[in-house]
Amino acid sequence: MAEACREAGADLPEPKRFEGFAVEGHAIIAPPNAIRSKALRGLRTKRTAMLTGWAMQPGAKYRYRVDEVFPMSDHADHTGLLECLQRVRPKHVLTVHGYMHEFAAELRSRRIDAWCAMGGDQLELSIAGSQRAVVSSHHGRQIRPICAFADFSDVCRLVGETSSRLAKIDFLANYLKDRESDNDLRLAAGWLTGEALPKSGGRRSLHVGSAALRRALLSIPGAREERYRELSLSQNDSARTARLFLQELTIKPEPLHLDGLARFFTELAGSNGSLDRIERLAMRLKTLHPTEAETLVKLLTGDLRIGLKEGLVEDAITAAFKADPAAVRHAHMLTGDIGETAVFARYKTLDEAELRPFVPIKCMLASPTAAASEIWDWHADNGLPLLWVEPKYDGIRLQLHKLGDRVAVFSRDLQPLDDAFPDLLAAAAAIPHDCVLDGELIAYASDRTLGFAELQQRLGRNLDQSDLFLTDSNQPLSVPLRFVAFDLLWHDGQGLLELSLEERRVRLDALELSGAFEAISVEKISLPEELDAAFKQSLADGHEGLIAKDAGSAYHPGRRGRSWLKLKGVMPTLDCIVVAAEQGHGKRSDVLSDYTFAVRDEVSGDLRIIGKAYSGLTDDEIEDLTEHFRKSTISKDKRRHVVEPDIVLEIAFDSIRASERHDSGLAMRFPRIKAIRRDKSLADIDTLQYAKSLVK
DNA sequence: ACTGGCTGCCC
DNA sequence: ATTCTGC
DNA sequence: GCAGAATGGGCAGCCAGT
Repeated sequence: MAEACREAGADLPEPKRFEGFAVEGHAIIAPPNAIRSKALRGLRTKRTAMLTGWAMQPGAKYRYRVDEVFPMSDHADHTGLLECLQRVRPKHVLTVHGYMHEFAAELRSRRIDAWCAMGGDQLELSIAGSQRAVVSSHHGRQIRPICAFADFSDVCRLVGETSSRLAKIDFLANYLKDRESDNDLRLAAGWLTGEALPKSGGRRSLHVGSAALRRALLSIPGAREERYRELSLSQNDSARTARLFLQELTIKPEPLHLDGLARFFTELAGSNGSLDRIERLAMRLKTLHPTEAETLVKLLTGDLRIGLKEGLVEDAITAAFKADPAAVRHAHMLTGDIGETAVFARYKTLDEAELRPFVPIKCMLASPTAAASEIWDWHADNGLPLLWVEPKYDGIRLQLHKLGDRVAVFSRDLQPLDDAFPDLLAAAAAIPHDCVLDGELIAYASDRTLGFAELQQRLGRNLDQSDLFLTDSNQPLSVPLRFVAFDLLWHDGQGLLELSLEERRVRLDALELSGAFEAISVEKISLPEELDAAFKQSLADGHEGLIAKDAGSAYHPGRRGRSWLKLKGVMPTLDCIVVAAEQGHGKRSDVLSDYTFAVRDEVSGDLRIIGKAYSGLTDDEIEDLTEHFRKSTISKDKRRHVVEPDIVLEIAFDSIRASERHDSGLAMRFPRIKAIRRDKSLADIDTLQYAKSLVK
């Protein structure tokens, strides 16, 4: 760039390459993402500046976290764009940002084949008599058909390429606003949240994972397994792998519209057997342009991974139809369906969304805290007078809906769990009021609480349950389950979300739950000592810890706010040695981000694997370790590098138990990396015997 | 009839 | 579940 | 403060392959 400036006549000194050390009086020019690179982070004394068109906006230097910003744009202005087009004379132009439709229309009036990349101007096709039938792909081997799914795919790409939430919302709002039919709007909005099937549609999953995808791709004529392995290994991302793999095959992409894709998903969900699914998948993949195939695979695996989830889609709907953000959130909460919400917003009928029986609402979640003092300080600092404390059970979060003699239960992620707990449903029919309860389901026998493991055996069960827990078939619920309600969200026709917890609790108590149902015990705290004591007592009672709630707060569905705080008991940490490292997935596919670690068996002297973890390290630390492990790799098998045992990690976990998973015979619950212990070596790690002593 | 890989979903 | 990251 | 991405252990069900 410096050379270009000098050629253009700017009086710049001779540039030198940056060799990793700074010379006083010099400026280092680097791309924006280099500012956090190891080389630049290492410079002790420096001032940083950002050159960007966004510098015109107030607050830009805080946004970029630099000492100063200077406005300098690499975008051309209107005249510059026209001049560029005159010189390049492109066959086709796609506009992607700013006044996309207007500029494209202006270009068409100048006889240039220009269209907004996000669609929305197809209406003019006949008017302009355009030849926008085809646009060639980068590789030229496949022709990319223009179709509604290609438009969708392009929006996903644009959204994925920016990390700016506002830009994402802008792209999405433009796209959603221009969907012509309500059905397309409904489908597109739903898929943007990463769900292939609509939430309200009953069947929720497609049973397609990496294996089914691999087999589908390999069944396409011309597919070479060796090439697939290569790509899969280097990408470690099934969607990218699919795109790159298909790019090299001779396939004939056909246009696909949104309803066609919806039909495909429905058929896939209804297919029987994995072979059938693989065949249907292969049929679809070989009639898609690789770009669209990548998007399809992302949808199939249930995650677009473009920095977009329900929250942002709500914001985009708000922007697209100039709606009230709170109204959109509220309607979405009640319908449980983002597509329906979008259609409501388009017709300005958001207020028509009603609380429907047996439509679950998202759970309110608690934020983690590190110590009782953090909870106390938060409440004191915010002047919150009512601190309530409840035990934190190790069970399954359950939302129970009862209306007349019909009962349904939903999991934390709103999955219907009726089939797993028929005895609970039967017993709930006797609750004398219509209600929606939020609570925890625990396994309970002879006055002692069983562990989560026992409870989990009933999850996913859909057949005979008689072998489980049921000791007396005449009274099926006499022993096994207990539902501990901690909130009442709806009562005899009235929604209670906006009431304070204190008011909701009064009504919960008025239900007078009995039998297998009980209201959770609450302790009202007014001194820090009481909080400490409650925490100790909760652990002594065998619970996970406690939940502290602001009794004045409303129920905020789906939010992990600070109205509810959780505090869990801590286990001692284990110092473990890393014996293997693996490539990550998605945006971590070029680093070794996943570590297998071991402890020492005192008896044999061998290292025994006890777990794996990634969570807990910063990106910078992962980068440093990646560098280290690439050098210390002893052998490599697929994604797994066996490495020299020379990095000690301090591992935290919630509990430890016997397991067949690793050769130590132990496994951890929620393992995470507390610290890299550079001060320790192989000789200092903890022993298998010590780890066993922590099993409870 | 059994097994192991795969998938989804609890924590 | 957990943790870190960018807005 | 929030939403998003990427990650762990463990269970049941399903089904293709043996």
